[in-house]
Amino acid sequence: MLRDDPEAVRASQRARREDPDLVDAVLAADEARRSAIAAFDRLRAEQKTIGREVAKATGDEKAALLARTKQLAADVRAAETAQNECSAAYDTLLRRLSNVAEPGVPEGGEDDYAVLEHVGEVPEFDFEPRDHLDLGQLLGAIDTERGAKVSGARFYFLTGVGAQLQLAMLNLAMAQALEAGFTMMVPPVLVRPEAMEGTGFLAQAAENVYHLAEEDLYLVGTSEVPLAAYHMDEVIDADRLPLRYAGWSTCFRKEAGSYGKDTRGILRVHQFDKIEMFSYCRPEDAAEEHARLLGWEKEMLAKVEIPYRVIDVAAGDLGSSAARKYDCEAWVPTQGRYREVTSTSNCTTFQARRLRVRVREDGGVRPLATLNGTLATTRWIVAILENHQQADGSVVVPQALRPFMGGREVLEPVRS
RNA sequence: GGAGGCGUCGCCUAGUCCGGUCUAUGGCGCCGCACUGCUAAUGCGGUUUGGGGCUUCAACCCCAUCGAGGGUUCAAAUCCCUCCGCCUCCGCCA
Repeated sequence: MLRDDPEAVRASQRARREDPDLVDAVLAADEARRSAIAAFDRLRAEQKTIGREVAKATGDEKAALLARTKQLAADVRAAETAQNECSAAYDTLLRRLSNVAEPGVPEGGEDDYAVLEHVGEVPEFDFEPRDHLDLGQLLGAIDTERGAKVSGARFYFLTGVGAQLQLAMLNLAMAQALEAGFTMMVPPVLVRPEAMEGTGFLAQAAENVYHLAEEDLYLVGTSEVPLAAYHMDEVIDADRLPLRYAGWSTCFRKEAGSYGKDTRGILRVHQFDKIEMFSYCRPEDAAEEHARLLGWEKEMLAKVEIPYRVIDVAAGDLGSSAARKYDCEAWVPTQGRYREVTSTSNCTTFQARRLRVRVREDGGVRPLATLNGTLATTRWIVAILENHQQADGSVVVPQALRPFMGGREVLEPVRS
């Protein structure tokens, strides 16, 4: 891609508001790397040839060959060092390049998204709606004060029906995923640097990643990380694709740089739970798979009866690994605006190249595409509580969730 | 946490003690071809991955790759060091 069409990569860099000159630096490093490799290969071939003669020779002949090969060995060593240095330099530069944005992605930054559609009716209240935290406290569902006491700001307890509601929602999501043919996964949430790096989270997103220095392990901010690294270093037969996994995990985010933003309630927290869909497929099928992931997200949002809109995220807000990203944003009545509740990214071959996940087809081996999408998270509780509230502070449980809550239809306020 | 054993190109496996025709053995599986009413059997050939070269493509050639990374050496699957993983036993503990 880079060597075939550097101009496309430059254009993508510009659309992302990243440095287009990085492309030329990478190409130059690639050139240097290749000539260093060629030099090493030549010397090594010569050394091997002489080595075989040495093995057969005896006496004076052997001594002569050994004398001759001493210098060669030093040359080989120098060439190897040069080759390693050039390859490392190339690799470092290459890894600074973000994924190439898909054609059609809106240019610009965070506010330059395109709204694709609105779904559902925004509720009209004939009373003053309470925000999710007020509701959560009335219902005995959310306790942020004790969360702060025990763990600090942006931590919380889900209590009683709150915990029940979350489990119901996650189970509903898992049931849907299972029906759609996903394999259920409960992955590790502590991962090695390679998994974090390979999925692209040590680039711009690095400041939001918790790191355990003593063990050199990272806490994942999404099960996308372990699910992507699951097939690291593997070659997968094409007839096994697409591989679809639904991961259930707790997610950890430092939320650095968001001080003072969304401090109330559980909208933006350090720890939450999430069902994440993850697909491995052929690169040419990725755009279609992306549409399917979005479809499953919409299906799930319909089940919890939340009004939302879908946006096509602009290039500058994609993150390093996505070529395209669609977010579903739920209506939050007390904020009078839409807030992200799902996000689905087509990472094309970006993660697969770094993690060495490949597909074998027609005798050839090539990188495959990886995609991810949110199916439900703790944050959904915000939208569910606020959109389904009633004047007395009770909350109607969406039909689809009731079977997962012992048939319960309404969450009633409790005395504290 | 302690002690010991192990890691070979899909799977199994030879080779490691004692460095050099290892340019990695053999079997299974798989692919192709031949033979054959069909299938089976048999025979022949192929079958890791990454990089580079040459090419319209294919073919072909070269380099690396024996868990990973270093070191010793003219030369490392083989010797030394570090790390990773798996297994067995002991200890400790939700």
